[in-house]
Amino acid sequence: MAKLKYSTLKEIVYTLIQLIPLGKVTSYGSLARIVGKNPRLIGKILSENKREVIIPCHRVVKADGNIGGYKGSKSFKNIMFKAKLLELENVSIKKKGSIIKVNRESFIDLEKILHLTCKESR
DNA sequence: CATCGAACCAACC
DNA sequence: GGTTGGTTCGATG
Repeated sequence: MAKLKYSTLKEIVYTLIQLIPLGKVTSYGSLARIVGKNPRLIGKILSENKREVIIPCHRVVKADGNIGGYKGSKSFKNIMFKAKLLELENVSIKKKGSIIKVNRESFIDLEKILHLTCKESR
């Protein structure tokens, strides 16, 4: 993908996130691959998101299934909140003591969605 | 499966 | 230029 401004990149990422279907999640890596950046940058962008309510940033987790952080913090509280949100959205979650993970079943490739969308809108 | 360590890419200082 | 981050992936027990 062509080089983009940081601010533009943010908008794109936010838009992409909103394309995630209910009950599904994606990884930072998938997003990164689409926009042609590295996963960590994606994480940073998500942490800086200003429209927390509008942008379902809780649908983005680590590739391992481990839930990263939320709202720029890895506090236990935030993680629990994120997990709760996912749970409410019918995402399969595995809770093991202090660590929470998302089942592979709930992962979806954003690339796939994007491809379909492009196809339909063309 | 859980833990550890090393790589990567950009932003920031 | 060096440090840091909501990561990732492969190896090991």
